[in-house]
Amino acid sequence: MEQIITRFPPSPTGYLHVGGARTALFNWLYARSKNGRFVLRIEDTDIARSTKESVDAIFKALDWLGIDWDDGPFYQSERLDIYKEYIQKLIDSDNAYYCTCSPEKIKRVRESNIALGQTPKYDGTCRDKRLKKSDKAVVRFRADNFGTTIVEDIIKGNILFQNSEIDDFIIQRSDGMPMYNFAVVVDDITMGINTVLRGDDHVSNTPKQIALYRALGCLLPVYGHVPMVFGKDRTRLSKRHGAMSVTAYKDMGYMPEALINYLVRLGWSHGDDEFFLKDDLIKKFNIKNIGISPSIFDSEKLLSLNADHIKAAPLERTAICLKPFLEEKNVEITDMSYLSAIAGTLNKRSKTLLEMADGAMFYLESKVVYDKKAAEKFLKLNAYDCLSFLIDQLKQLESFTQENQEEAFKKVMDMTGLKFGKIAQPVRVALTGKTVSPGIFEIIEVLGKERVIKRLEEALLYIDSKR
RNA sequence: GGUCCCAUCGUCUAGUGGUUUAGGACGCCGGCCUCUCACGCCGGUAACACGGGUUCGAAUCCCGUUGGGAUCACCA
Repeated sequence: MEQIITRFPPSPTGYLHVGGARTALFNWLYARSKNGRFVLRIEDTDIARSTKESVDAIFKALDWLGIDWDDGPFYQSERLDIYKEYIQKLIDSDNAYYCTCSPEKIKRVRESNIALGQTPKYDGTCRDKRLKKSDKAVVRFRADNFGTTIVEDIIKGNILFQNSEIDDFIIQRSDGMPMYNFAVVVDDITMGINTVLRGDDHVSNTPKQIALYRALGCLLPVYGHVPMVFGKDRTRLSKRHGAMSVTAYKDMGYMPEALINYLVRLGWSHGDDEFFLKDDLIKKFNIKNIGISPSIFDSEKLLSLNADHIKAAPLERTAICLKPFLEEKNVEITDMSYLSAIAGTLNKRSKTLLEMADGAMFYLESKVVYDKKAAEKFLKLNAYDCLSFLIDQLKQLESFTQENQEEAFKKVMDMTGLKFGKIAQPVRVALTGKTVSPGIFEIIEVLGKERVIKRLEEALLYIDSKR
């Protein structure tokens, strides 16, 4: 069996959005699972709309997702000579011809076709004129009018098209740039692509591309069209559906693992399994389990998956992902093992890294800032004795293990006659400034003796100041 | 409008003719756990679009209807 070669060919006219990312992921996964190759190609023949920023954004998104490529990136704009050569082949073999019809005329014909309820088609004015190359001439493919073309799709099954539906489409613009359907075919041929996994919106292009392969005498790739991803209103994904670019999710505090997991499950399944890491996916991914019906992007589920991945990730990993979010808040991180420990207390209660960063602030601040209501409610005179007893007890402790702390608190409970809950809240506020936080014992252990004693003493000072 | 595609809980999906009172997950609603908030655990809610066939038997196969979507550029 020949090596599987897949590709991802984004056009750099905007950011990489989640739908495109899923297509890239499927191709990448398939190549990886089959020990094949994955090619990245930038389709920038539309000079007016392609930008360098978009190219960079796509690289950045792919890099964040951990989708790497074996060949490329190839830029279509740098392959113009190759397209020219293939155009010439097609013209020489009489499979293509020059056409000088004006865009206005073409448009009129198209409109009248639609008005008559027909498929809009080029009327063939120049088809047999044997025109020579000229400045304003485009090159059209001479398409068969009769017969049928079957697209053998490994996901959707066979799809039959009447060739009469296909017109003499343009393969080269008057400015010499190749058109999409043609460039794709030439690239896929010359890059050895044998497996084309792409969005459902490309099925109608496929018969045209097949015709090109035939005219060029080349072997067809295997096609697989993956169902679309829609927004909540069942229309094409766009900005009005909320965040759609991959990097937006990065910025909102999502783990790439979570997006990958979510995206792969949109249209692909493995029994009842829900949680996947990349290595599992490479082992388990297959085309036969890609569904055929479109799906809707559900950010709620992505969120919950993100929470799952935050819980499951090794603490060192979480710390690395978390760091930039803290830096964004002007907190400099020097001690990664401290950050890992912090993450360990927060990973069960954070749905995003952004949330986790918020929750982590109290660990990193040199001075606790009290939430007004929290301080008013819990840092009152009646908490004074209890906090100072606790300081005494904690000072005697060698290490802050769970058991040690429990004993210390028990003594404070005995001395004050208070229940644990009554002690915990003031301590929590003293240590974190808030009424909501990870468990008291966890916090104390992670903060360490020095910080804990200092913060408790500061709380005493605060209470004093309110006398 | 032509062509093509799709149709299981609100959403993602399992299911490939009988093992199904249709399973899991998210969400939602209860409860338990508990030092706060979470996590976790337990329970509940909710679907085979409709109509015809085929078959002893259909969510599963066929046809039609309805609904949704994609596509028809000198965009990709």
